[in-house]
Amino acid sequence: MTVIAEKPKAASRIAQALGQATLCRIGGIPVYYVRFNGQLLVIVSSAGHMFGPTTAVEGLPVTELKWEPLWSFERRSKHLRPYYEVLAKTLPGALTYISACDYDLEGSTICYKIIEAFGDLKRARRAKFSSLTAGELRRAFMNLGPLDVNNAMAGVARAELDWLWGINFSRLLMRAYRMTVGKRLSLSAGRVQTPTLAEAVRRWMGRNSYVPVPSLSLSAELEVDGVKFRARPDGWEPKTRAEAQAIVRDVKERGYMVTASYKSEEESIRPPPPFNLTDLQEEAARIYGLSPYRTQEIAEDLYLSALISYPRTESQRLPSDLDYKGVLTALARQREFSALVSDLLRETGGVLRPVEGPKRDPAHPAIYPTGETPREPLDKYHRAIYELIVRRFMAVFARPLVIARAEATLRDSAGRPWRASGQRVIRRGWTHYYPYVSLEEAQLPQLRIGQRADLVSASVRVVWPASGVRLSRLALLEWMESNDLGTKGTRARIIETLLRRGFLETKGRRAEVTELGYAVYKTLAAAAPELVSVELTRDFERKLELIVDGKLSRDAVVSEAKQYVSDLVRKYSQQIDVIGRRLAELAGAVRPARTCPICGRPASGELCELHELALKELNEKLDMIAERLGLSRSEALRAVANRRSTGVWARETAQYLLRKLK
DNA sequence: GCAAGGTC
Ligand SMILES: [Zn+2]
Repeated sequence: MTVIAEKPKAASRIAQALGQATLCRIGGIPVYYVRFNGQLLVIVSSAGHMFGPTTAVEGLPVTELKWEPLWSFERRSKHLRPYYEVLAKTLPGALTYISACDYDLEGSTICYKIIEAFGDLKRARRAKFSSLTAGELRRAFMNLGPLDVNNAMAGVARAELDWLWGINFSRLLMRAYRMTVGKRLSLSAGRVQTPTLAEAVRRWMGRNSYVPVPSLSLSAELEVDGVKFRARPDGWEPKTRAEAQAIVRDVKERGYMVTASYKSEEESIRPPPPFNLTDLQEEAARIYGLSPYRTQEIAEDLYLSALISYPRTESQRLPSDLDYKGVLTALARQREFSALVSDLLRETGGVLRPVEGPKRDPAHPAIYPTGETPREPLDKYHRAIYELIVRRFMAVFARPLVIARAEATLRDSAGRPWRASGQRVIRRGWTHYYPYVSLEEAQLPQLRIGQRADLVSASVRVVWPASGVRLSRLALLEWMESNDLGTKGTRARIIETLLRRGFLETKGRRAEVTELGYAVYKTLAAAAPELVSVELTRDFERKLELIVDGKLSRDAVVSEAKQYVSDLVRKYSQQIDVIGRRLAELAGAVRPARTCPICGRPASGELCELHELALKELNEKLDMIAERLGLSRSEALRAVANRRSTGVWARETAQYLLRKLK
């Protein structure tokens, strides 16, 4: 019997779980031999996908795809060759093949394609397990099921659909560009990257056309028994600057406010769950400013050095059979953790019950440290990520953080409510182990109803709110995750692809859409609206589900897609000069007939589409701004043009209008 | 040369 595992680490875990394993290396690749249930098992390992769709056909549309070894046509997969050779050598002639990849569609496809190439699908079985724990693995190998062909077919369909849409529309873009500009440029489109680019464009447009409407922020400083605290309007806001100034005068004249309500309570905040990859990427960005992709690379390094468990996971649960205490004791051998470990063991009395989050993963638990000590010193960021993971692991066992919160309502002479709040840490709990949280304290004395608070000062400030539109690699990653787009392993990588193509660029943590990115988005939104929307993914998912349930064949789904994509591509190939012209104009490679007087982009009305958008925002908000601040429209325009929180295009448009007024 | 999905 020959067992095929998805990756070397899994092969090793399977071998150890099933019995006394003998390790043999063929060309450096591990192969295990183990006797289990009266049979000799040979356990070999893949390293993810060994095969993928490709074509020898150039041009457009292209529907003739074949599955070939990845090492043979993909430069970055050259390292897969030794794995491939070992599979090719060890599989032929076995009596039974056991598909033992992760139990998900991709895993099923990996094994299916390997057995199809080197073994015999008719003699294949499936081991189903959702974690690499000894008990679960033994149970899976005692209860082998039939080969899950439908799952594999769904995985094959996923790959082929992605290939058909991605390759065809990438080629369409490149051809259109080449025909108009006369130069070659690597452009791309795909089910995941294109909706992500579209979201970046939406955010970019929202941020740059943003026109802030100022709010009048009132604040009163009060004092009771020598303790000063701050109160702000509770659920109301002055509508104009004049009204706000009148309220300040009024409040100052009376010199005190009267307590209408007071309550205080203790709030207990449980530790955050153990890390999955996205949570780790979020925290590494927040604390160290690392990009999601960099964090992922570092986590993979730490995994390969056996310092942490498998990082490409969505799970927020630790494995139930993990020896928590053993890991902690091992971590205590590292000097910087020893005091923390003894604190934790003392505070829990050795009863280690981890917090869990709601997210699950079909194949892997949350990320945890293995307890091994780094063999050589880690560099700065490897160290930082490792420590983050260790500390998060400790925190999940610790006691809750306890905060005392107090809240009071006070009334001014006109009976308007003002709110004051205070908070104080009573017990640090898990933040002792995971101190990357800011615990702001604010004082509020205990107040009785009817009690007076003396006024120290009162003021009004004009606040121009920021757009609140987040556009960064992390924000895009979070958007992808919340829309179920891409996987934990590919999201960060696909964002890097958008950068590499020059569709996005970064300035520090912020991301921007480039002119090329905008041009590609506009072209695709016109030529293939399906590809720009997350609905294409939802449509794929529905079809894959039907394949899994045996209600639809892979061939039917793929044939339909071939027809659809090639019809669409043929239709647009006929007007490729129009598409190419528009793409090139927007990308700034060709001069348009009419240009925007502000920026030189192609004009869609008087201005380009982007400055038109900003103009519309200005028109919608200018009257309200003028009224709030008691200004004329042109004064309001000048105010907007000079605010930092105003979006770039809105500022430019406001200045343009001011120049025209003169 | 183009996708997205595994993993070294
Ligand atoms: Zn413009």
